Amino acid sequence: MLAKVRGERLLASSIHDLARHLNISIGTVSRALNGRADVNADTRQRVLEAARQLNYSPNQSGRSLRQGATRSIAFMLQPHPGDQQYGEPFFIPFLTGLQARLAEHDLDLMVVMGEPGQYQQERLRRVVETRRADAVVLANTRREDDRIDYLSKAGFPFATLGRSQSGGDTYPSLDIDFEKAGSDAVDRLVARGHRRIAAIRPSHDLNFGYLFLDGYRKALKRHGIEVDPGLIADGFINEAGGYQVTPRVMASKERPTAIIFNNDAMALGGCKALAEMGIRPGHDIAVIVIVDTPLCRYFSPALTAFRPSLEPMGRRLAEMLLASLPAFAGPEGTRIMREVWPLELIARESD
Amino acid sequence: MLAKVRGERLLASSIHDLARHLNISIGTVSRALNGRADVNADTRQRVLEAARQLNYSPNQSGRSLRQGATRSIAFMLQPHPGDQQYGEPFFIPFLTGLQARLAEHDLDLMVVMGEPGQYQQERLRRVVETRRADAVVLANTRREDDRIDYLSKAGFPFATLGRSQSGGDTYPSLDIDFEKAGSDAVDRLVARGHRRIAAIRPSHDLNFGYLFLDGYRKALKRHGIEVDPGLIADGFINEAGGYQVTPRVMASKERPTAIIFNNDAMALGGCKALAEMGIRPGHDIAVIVIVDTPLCRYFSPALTAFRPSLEPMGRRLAEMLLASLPAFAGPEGTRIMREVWPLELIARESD
DNA sequence: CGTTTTTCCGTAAACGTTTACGAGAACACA
DNA sequence: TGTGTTCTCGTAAACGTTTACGGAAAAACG
Repeated sequence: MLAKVRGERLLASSIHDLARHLNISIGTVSRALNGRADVNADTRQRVLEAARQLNYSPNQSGRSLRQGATRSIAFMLQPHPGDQQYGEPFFIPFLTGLQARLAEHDLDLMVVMGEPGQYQQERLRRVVETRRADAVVLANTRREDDRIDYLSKAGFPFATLGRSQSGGDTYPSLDIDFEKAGSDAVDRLVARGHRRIAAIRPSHDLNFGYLFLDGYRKALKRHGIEVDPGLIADGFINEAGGYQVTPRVMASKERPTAIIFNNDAMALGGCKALAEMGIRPGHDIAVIVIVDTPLCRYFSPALTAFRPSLEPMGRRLAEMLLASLPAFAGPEGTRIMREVWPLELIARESD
Repeated sequence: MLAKVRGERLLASSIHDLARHLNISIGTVSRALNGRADVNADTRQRVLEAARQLNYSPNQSGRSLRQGATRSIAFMLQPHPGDQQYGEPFFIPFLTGLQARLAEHDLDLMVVMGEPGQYQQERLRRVVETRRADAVVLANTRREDDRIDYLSKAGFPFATLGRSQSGGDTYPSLDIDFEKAGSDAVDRLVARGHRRIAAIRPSHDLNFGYLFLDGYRKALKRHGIEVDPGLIADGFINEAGGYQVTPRVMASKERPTAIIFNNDAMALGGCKALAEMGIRPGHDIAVIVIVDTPLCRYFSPALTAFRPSLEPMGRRLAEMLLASLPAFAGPEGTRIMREVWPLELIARESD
């Protein structure tokens, strides 16, 4: 249907039009446009000139078919159960960085979200099997992630935001250092005199929850503080989850004087619960949030939090993915399979 | 490079493999898979069965080339000057709805963002001319939008989130009723006894700013209140903009007792400025925000705001776009070119 | 001037589909 | 039995590229 309009010259013309117009074969035109060496400097000029005049750009479907590459990357956003918002404020900056770097290589970004709460194997398979993308970027990585297993077995290139236990070190991944954040948070609180420190993290198989807890535990031990299971709780990764689970740790026989939340939405819910108990963060209890979002800043009291550099992370993961693709790989040795990025402490009023 | 692995049977096979395996021509296989009538029921069964076994799905590039349609829609996000965040909390829910409805039709979503502050004509042209998408959804519509002009002239299908003065009623568009929101906000404030009401909106050519101001003005006139230009101000559409411009309206000879902000980030900046002047929203001044985001809810005091139904809007715009595409059009008469959606008032503490 | 090399270009196949066309077989009908 | 219909399928072209191959012309070389 689109071809019909072709004659109007506003729409792109095909390489045949160009060749006809120049009295030249399409092969030569193609070689000229693609910078091949075996074409006369003169004719190359004429071709480029004509391409500009006729407003020609190569049809991507034709290219994809011939080259076996679509020049597009799929970004898969799999909502955690309970999270209706895809980690809303988290992903836009990351996506911005990712797509910016991809765009520099003329790669397009396809975004695949799932129905909340539903796993995306089907959508993923479709992308892979119909060859809609050349590679996949996985977000919301789980501890055991069947998407990773599938892609590994299929030999389909991919990279992940967040580590997983699946698949080993065979694919590029970029992660936030939740372990260090958990540890740093404990250090900070201990330095301020706290010894009863609670930890609240998302339930389900989210890998970062485990990393966080590792750091938390190790730091406590380092400070000679015994880990009290009553001070550790899991909940749904949303406001309701935090609201529901916070009273549980507060009900511990010896009340905690500080809480570390491993998710911003859970922290907000937790603070609501605290407020209802008449406990004021920043006064009666110290609160630290592990991943900062704009909400933490504007909440009252403003929440002390650890912040990742999301946009640079997006750029970086794009680079790592590209470096792992044969078609883009630079010098062989430069392939980096794993990076763990630190978080920056943003001290505010809640601790 | 991908083809190399084909033999391993984990990767998709081609229609030729299927035909060979069944001792049948590829034409028949294709017709069987596509539900054409002229194929024996038996053979269709065998084909479908084999397709399942061999894990066959059609290569999208091949399809696109043959059919002249890519089955993907591009979503263009053009940041407003001054907005580094692409209206961050605004777009994820919209995108969620959009992509959900598109996915139901097996359409993929390609997201194209621009460098902040840079217009995207180039990126848009590339998508259109290389035929990477079958249609485009435009966001961040401007009052005069050259993207709309371009797409109209090129005869390329598109739809917009937000109205524009460009292009007339020739394309599907879905808009938030900023005019009514501006008017409703004034009504509410007047009913609560206010008569000196300020309006702060983004500068630049953003259409919704004009609509909002129209509603604001009309409502004032309806209540017999003279419009005071000193109470209207434009600023950059970010926190700094609100911070910078709010003192200006507060410096008016007769101080306003209420402010309507046409953007959440500007409202937050404005509240900061107010706080520094010792003026408390909800006590000393009434504040209403025109587009609600999660930030408004958690801010202290919680900001009264008008909220759009972003996810349903995304779904709806997808429907409208599809209905306008020949390949998807239902009955001719059902093409809806323009819809304006109301906002819901979320009364909180700031007014 | 003859031979070899280089430069440049045209030809045609290939990527994986869909689909217009036509033909053989089976069937119906007179 | 002859004719017309209906089912079913194979053939081949087409979508727009890129690229392997070979060959003609030009240049280089002896």
